[in-house]
Amino acid sequence: MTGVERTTWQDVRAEVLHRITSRRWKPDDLIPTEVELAAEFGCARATVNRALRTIAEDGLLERRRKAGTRVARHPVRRATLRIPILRHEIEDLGARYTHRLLRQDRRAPTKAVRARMALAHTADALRLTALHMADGKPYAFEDRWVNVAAVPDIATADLSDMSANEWLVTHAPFSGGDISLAAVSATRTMALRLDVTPGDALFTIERTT
Amino acid sequence: MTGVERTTWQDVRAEVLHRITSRRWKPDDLIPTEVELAAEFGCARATVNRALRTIAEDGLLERRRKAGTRVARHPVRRATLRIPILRHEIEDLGARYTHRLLRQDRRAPTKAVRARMALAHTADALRLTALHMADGKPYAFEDRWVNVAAVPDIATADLSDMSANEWLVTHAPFSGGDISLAAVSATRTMALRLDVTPGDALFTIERTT
DNA sequence: TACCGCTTTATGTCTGCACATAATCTGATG
DNA sequence: CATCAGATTATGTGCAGACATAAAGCGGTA
Repeated sequence: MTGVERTTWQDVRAEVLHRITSRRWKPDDLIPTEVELAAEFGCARATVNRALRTIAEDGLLERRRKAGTRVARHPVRRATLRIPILRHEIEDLGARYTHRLLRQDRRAPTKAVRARMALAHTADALRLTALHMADGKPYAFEDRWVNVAAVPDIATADLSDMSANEWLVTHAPFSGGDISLAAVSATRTMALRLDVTPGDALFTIERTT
Repeated sequence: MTGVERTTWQDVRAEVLHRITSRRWKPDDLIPTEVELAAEFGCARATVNRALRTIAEDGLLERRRKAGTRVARHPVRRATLRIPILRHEIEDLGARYTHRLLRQDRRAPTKAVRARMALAHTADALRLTALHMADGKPYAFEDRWVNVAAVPDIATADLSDMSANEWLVTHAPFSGGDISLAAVSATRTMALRLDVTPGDALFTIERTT
């Protein structure tokens, strides 16, 4: 029983992180090979591999076959942003969520939208605009173009009850995307919709999925 | 020669993703066990394990020992945000990067800052403000508090040449952090510093590291 | 019924091995 | 000197087996 306390990949990970942050291994340094580290830590190479792999995924190490593993020169800080469903975000605030569908029609998208969605210029898309409210007060305004070809079912879905976002999240295929954040001044129409003063700063999220 | 085309964990991952997005496995459904899937795909359990683990890391599956693996009910969309060093961001735009240190002194931080940094109220901190410019035009304004106790070396570093951010990224230990994004209206002083009109929308990033 | 402890089971991880793959390095050749 | 083919090597991944661990579920007891 007991136990010889084996070395876990988390142990290795911790030790390696320590050596990086303590600058025992400096940026751009080549670190020992997996085999060497495995010998040093007294564990299997697979264990070292997993440790190094997770660290590399975090961006602190750069690995290349044959070349070896080196400490990243410019540790790109990565942050994981969780994009909640608006309903949950609002309910988490303790507010009551409602949403109102302002518009739902099919039309040819603008050129900018077509470019982002990589659509043929003949294709049309479903355009939705909606207002999400917390306790009856406008919280967010949504302006969405949906590529009907990619998600045929949405044409027949009833979006007055469930928001388009939620519908898509639960019904649609999933793929990578692209996101950009920005701050803009409220235009007059936006101000009206969101019930704020024109010129107030708004936080916008632009996504392509 | 040939080869018997083995099943890779990426194959398994792709197939599982397909079953999720095609709704063959619906949200909240319990999916087969690793052993069963391994048998079905004709590969080792470890292979299935890795596939499912990566999918779970992406938030599409939820796994619990003994309980099994199920399709996430609310697939939280996660986005990885890369926070570049400002200098690189600016140079990537093809502009020339310069920065100007506006202020550098040690003083007791405000209460709000102390709270975020979990500092004793006796501790003092290094306060830096700087302006980052692209082609001579103000691009970003930085207001930074550094916990000197955590990074003693910074007190003697020359920050007029290298920005504090860059110095920290290359010299300091690394740890988890916290980030929040927001849009605000430019105040008069900020507008002056960044050379914009007061009231213009600004994008702010607040971080604790 | 309520509670507690044991069994069962699905996932988590380590090991040791093998082979695949990418990329560097070497040396031969023109 | 330039170039290219082949040897070398570090990482990437697959496999089978074993044990660890969390937690659900079962059964017995009060």
